[in-house]
Amino acid sequence: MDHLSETEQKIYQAATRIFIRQGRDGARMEDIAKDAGINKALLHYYFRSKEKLYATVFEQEIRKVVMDLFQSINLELDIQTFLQSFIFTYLDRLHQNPAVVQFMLWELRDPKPIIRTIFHKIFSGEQFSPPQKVVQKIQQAVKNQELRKLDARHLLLNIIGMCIYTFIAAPIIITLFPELKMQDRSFINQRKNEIFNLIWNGIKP
Amino acid sequence: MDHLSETEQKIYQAATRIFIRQGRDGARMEDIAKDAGINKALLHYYFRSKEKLYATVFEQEIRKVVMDLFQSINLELDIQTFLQSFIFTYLDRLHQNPAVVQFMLWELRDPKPIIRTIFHKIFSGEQFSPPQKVVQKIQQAVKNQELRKLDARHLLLNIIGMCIYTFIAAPIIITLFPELKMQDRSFINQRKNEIFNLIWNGIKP
DNA sequence: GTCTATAATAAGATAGAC
DNA sequence: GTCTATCTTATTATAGAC
Repeated sequence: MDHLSETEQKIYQAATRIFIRQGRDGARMEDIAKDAGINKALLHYYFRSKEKLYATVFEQEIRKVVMDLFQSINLELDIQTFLQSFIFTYLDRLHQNPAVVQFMLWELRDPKPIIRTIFHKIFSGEQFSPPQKVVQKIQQAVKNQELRKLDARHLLLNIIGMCIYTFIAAPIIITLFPELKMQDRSFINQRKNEIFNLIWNGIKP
Repeated sequence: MDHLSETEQKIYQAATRIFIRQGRDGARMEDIAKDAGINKALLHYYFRSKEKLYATVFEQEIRKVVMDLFQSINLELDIQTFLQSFIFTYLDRLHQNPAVVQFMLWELRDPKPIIRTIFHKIFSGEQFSPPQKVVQKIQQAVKNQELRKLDARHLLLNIIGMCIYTFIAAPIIITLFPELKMQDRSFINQRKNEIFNLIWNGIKP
């Protein structure tokens, strides 16, 4: 988004904050304008309508999360180190911006699968998408008998599930186990180790 | 909700459907009325305001999901059978109504932690809540050396995370792995086995 | 480009007849 | 209890001055 003017950027950033906090329907153009330090008229001047503004933000945020996550993986590592680093990186990234995840998952309900188009855009140009490469790497490790027999796709789902759930269920976790101090850095570190240990014990041959 | 009149029930059910599909802000009283086969005025006659209607639905749905899940667990089983049955039941329940989960998780963002009050209401009357009992059972199994050393609370989070993620990330899964036919009963069965195997291998001593 | 003022619409809520 | 018609308010969107 470097090609945008300063005002456009301010609007864009404000819109991102508000949409993520309030959701597509809960967000108000007024609030976005105020947050950006301008007025409603200017919003429409730059982004025609709420819908257009939303679409821009949505696509961009998904792109950021996905790129950010899958670009920081290193397929050259041995499988154990690879999985550990994948889990640790994932948790760190999510920890930096937990609200985005909830937002993304909620908006995924939309019957129109915009997400599919966006994913295609993001991953086009390469024969295999980053997630597919991860799956292939796991499959290879199974073939080499570095891991027990398992379905690599389900393993990937399981890992992502455990990492993401850490953040989306925060209010429940706090209620059920108040002694787990979620905002703490140490909670994330506990989580990293518990997840990795479970995974590794669960899949080593 | 048996004490409600027929019309109240129709309204309540319609509201549940619409709120779950559209979210708190996205839902329209008009739509709820139409879905219930009545008009807006009658909505307000029975439930004063949108906010009141929403609160009723929200509390009730959370209660249903939570009760339904934790009432079907049997703490007498040996730990392996117990965990298997917990995972299988959880996946089955979620499979029957995946939209509720997304709805619940999204609404949890709300800064006012209504959820805490509701959980307290649901679990009051017993010294330990069902989730706490599950944690205690796992801890006991660790003490008996039926399981390796681990943090029981994190294990519970991990299990729930893997189960729930199956449904909230459906659109992503479909996009990334179209060959996994999610609507299929067989996908759920695969998922049951992959999750249980991962867990059991990951925690046995 | 940016603002103020205002139009246009959409949505929640109520009055009053039946 | 239930409806139609209407009011009120909130929110998106635009016109027009600077």
